[in-house]
Amino acid sequence: MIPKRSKYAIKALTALAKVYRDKQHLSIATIAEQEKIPRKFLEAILLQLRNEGMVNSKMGASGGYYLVKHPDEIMLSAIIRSTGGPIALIPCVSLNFYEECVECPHEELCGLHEVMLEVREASIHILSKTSLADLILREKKLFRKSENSRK
Amino acid sequence: MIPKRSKYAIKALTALAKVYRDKQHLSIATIAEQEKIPRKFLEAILLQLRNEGMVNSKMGASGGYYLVKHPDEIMLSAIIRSTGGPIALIPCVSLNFYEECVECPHEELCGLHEVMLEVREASIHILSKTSLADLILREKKLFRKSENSRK
DNA sequence: TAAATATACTACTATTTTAATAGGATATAA
DNA sequence: TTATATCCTATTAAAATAGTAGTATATTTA
Repeated sequence: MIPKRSKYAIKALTALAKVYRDKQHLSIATIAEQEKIPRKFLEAILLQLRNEGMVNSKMGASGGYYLVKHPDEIMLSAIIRSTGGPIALIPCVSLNFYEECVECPHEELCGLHEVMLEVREASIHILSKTSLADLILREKKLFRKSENSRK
Repeated sequence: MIPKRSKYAIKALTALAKVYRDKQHLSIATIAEQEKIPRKFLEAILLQLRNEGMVNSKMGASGGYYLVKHPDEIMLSAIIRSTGGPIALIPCVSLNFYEECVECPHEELCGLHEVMLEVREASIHILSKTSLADLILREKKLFRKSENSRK
């Protein structure tokens, strides 16, 4: 599983993506309330994302956070990675949290290693082709679908 | 990530699968040494797998553990699940560790939920078609491949 | 039948990670 | 100058994970 901070980050950035076209920014408090994320925790998460250049901020009254890149260019895989979420199921096939297996003499001969690599590739394939913009689009489609089925 | 106990379980069961055709059993000590798993920890893991009916054991001198089913029928997904490893990346799309999102009013309208479902399906697809027998076969192939490339 | 060898079982501890909070410093707008 | 935000460091709380200890029980074998 990925940590909550990764999920919170995705939710918060999606909120920012929704106001991107209007060049608007949102305050931590606003996002926290909207997305039901603990305020102080969100603060720490956004601060980190800012230090990594994924968002920018404006201090002072009527300040807030805004996306640096277009929602089309921000991929889920990137968000998960920069908030410390491992995508792989075991450390020896993780790109960002790689750790050698103590027990494997040669990991290139390990069958489990090979299978877990395939799993990682399949996951990353989906997560790195899905952007914040895609997420918003999906939500619109899901909403329309539920509207239709209520008729 | 899945816990170490899941990985240890896969390694241990693979060791048992390798002697399955000879109807042999292996002692905890033997497996622990072979696979470099802490002895007492492995004991706890195998005991749990036994209580879930995945393996059986024989007490006393020259006792040990053995597989109940054919290595062809034991899938990685089943091992991971019965040792407490979540395959999904977030709780709201997990089959065995499901938890409702506090922040989502309607999870069927959540774009992230939908994407994470796809990731889970892709992972489970691979893990539930791969058996212990497949793992052993893969290892043989990897070994032959490395032999050839050394020529 | 005694010694050796294994599993069965319960309880405990230590470590690490994650989630979340506290509180003051700094910047900006109205 | 007051109100509103972000910035930043430090700390705490809770939970999960990994691993250990020790004793009871069963079975083989000499």
